[in-house]
Amino acid sequence: MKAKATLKQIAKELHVSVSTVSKALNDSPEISEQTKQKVQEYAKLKNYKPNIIGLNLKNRKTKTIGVIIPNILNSFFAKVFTGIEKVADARGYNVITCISNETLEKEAHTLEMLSNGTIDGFILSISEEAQKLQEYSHLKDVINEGTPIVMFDRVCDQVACDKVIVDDLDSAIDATQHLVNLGCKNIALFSSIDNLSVGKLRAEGYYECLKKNNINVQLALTVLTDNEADFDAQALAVLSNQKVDGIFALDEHASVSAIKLGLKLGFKIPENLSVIGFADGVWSRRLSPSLSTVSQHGPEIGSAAAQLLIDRLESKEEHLPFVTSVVKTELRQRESTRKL
Amino acid sequence: MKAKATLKQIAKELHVSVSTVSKALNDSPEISEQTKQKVQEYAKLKNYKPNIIGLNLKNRKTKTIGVIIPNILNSFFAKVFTGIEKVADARGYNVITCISNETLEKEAHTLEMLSNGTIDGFILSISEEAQKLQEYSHLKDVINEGTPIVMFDRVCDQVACDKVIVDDLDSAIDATQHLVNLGCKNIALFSSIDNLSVGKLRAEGYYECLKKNNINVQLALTVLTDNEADFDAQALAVLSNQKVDGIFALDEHASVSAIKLGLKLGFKIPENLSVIGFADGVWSRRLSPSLSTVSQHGPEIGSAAAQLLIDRLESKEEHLPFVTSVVKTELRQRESTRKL
DNA sequence: TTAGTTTGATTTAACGGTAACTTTCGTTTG
DNA sequence: CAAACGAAAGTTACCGTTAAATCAAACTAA
Repeated sequence: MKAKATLKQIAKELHVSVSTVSKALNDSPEISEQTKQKVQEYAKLKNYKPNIIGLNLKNRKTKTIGVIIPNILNSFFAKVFTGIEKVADARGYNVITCISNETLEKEAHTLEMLSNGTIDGFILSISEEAQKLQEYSHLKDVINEGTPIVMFDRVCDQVACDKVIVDDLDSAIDATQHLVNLGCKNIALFSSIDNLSVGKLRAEGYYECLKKNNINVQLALTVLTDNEADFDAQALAVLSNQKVDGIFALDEHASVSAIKLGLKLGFKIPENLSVIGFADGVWSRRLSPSLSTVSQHGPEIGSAAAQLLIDRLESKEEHLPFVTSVVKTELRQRESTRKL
Repeated sequence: MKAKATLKQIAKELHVSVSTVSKALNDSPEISEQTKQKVQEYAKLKNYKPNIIGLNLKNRKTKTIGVIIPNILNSFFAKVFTGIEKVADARGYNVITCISNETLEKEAHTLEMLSNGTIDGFILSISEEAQKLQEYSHLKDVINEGTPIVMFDRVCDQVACDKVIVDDLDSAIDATQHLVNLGCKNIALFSSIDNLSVGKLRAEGYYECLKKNNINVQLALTVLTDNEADFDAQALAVLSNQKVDGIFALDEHASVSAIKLGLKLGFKIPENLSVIGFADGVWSRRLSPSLSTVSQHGPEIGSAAAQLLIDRLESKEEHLPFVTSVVKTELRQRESTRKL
C-alpha cells in the first residue's frame, strides 16, 4: 500500500510549486505545454487522483445527496431509490442512504448528522411516526439552515419544499371505477396503511368514486387499519361474511392478503372476485393469479425527485419557487381482474 | 436562510481567537469555565455544528462506507443492506450506496469515483458481469491503494480481502437431503443464476447430495440458465414431460416459477410436488402455497460485513489477517413441502 | 535604451477545523 | 524582589486543493 499521491508530493518530486501542478493538471493556459505534459505524465504514473475532501472544503459542496427512506424492504421505496441513484449517478452525484425504519427519532437524527456539510440536499419520504405525530420541525430546521429537501410519496403541506407525488386520489378513483365498470356491486376497501397520508387519500378516492356512481359505502366492507396483524384478522372477517365481488387494496400487504384470503375462502379470482391493489410490479406478476395493480412508477418518482433537487442545487437562482410534481399512475390489468 | 455558523465567525463576534472557540467547544481544560460557558452558549444560539468536511480533511478519514450492490430490487440484497446500514449507523458511520446494475463498468466506475477520500472502505457483492469475465483488477487496485474491501455473497478467491458468505454448498446439500428424506425420487434442479459463483456452488451441493444417496443425476430434470426468459421455457418443458416430485430452486425467480408453473400444470403442492428454494422470507410467506426456503439471513450477512470492515478501519494493526466469515443458513419449512 | 507587455511560474490566502507551540500576565516562592 | 510557575488565551501550521495576486525573465515596441 503506497501512500496516496498528493499535489504537494508531486510538486516536491518535480521541483515545481504546488499550484503549478494543480494548474497543469487542470490544463490551465497559464502553464507551458512542456510543463503540463511533464506533470500530467508524472501524475498518471503516480496514479494521482485529486482528494475530494480537499475539493469539497474549497467548494463548500460535496456533490452528495442524502436519501432517507422509511424501509428499503418495501419494494416501492427500493424502486424509487433506483430512480434516484440513476439520475444522481448520471449527474455526477453520490447518494448517502439512510433508513428511518419509520421512526421519527432515526429520521431526525439522520437529518441532524448529515446537515453539517456532508451532503448538499435531501430526498426523503416521511416516516410513519413523524406523519402520525405531525412532527415536522426537524424538516423545517434543516431547510432553514439552507439545505434543500425534496419529499416524495409521503409529503406534508406544512413544509415548504419541492415534492414528488403520485395522484393518489385520482388513481384510487380510477381503480375503483374500473371495478365498478366490471360490474362489481360490493367492492371492499382494504388498507393496512390508514395512518399514512397516502392511505387516507386513496381511501377518499374510493369513497368519492362510489358516491359518483350512487353506490352506498358499506362499513362492513371496509378494513382500515394501520398494521398488518389487525388487517389480516379484519379482512378475514369481511371476506367470510360478505358477498364481496371486488376488492380495492391500498397497499402491498393488503393486496397480497386479499388474494391469499380470497383463494383460501374459496373465491374464484377473477371469476367472482376481482382484486386491484397498489403494489409493485415485479411481485404482482409473480403471484398466482397475478395481481392487477395501480402501478406507481417508482423509478420515475425517484428520478423526478433527484432532478428537482439537483436542479435546485445547481441553480444560481436563490429563490426558485417550490414545485410539486405529480407522476401519473397506470392501471395494469393482470389476472386478478376480469377483462372488460 | 442564514449562513452557517463557523468557528471564525463566532470568534470574531465574541472577540476571541478561533482556537479559543474550538477548545471551548471541545471542553478543553485550557479554557476558563467562564469563557467556555460564554462560547458554548453563543454557539448553541447560533446553532453551530462543526463542518464535517473540515474535520475529514484534517483526520484523513470520513467515517463513510461505500456499498456497491448489484441490484437493490433483489430483496436479498435489500436485506443485506439493512444489516449494513444498521451496524454502520450504530458505530457512527454513513453509508454511500451505489447500484452496479450487474455491470462491470458501473462497478469499476463507482470504485474509482469513491476511492479518492470520499469513503474509508467498501462493502460489495461482485456484479454478474465481473464474475462472468473474471475481471477483478479494479478490486485489487483499490485494495492496493489502501482502501479495504469486504465482499459478501458473491466473492472470488483471487482477491485478498475480508469476506462474508453463506455456506452455499452445505445449504444446498441439506435442502436436497430434506427433499430426499420426504421421499422424493425425481428431484429437479432449477437455476436461473448459473453464471454466478453461488449458483454453481449450490448446484454442486445438489449433485453431491444425490450421489451420497445413490441417486442418478437426470439431465432431463436439470434447468441451468443464466437468465429468466430461458429459464421459464426450459422449466416448463421439464415440468410438462416428467414425473417430477420435488424441485430444488437455486434462486428467487426459479423458486417462484417452480410454484407457478407447477400449479399451472396441475401439480398438487405439496401433496405430489415439494418445492424448496433459495429466497427471501417476506415474499415466500406471501406466495400460495407459501414457499419453503433456504433462508440466507441477509441482515446478518450485512451486519457481519459492516463489523468486519469497521473493525479493520479502526484497528491500529496495519496487517490484520483477512477472514472469511460464514453465516449459517436455515431451512424454513412452509407450505410448499410436506411435513416429514 | 527603456518602458511595457507576455509568458510561465511562484507566493499567498482561503475553505473549516484541530492541536502543538507560543505568549501574556498574575501569583507563588525562594 | 526577581525568578519561576501556571492559567488562559493567542499564533501558527497543517490537512489537499484552487485561485487571485505577484514576480521574474524574456520579448516587443517606441
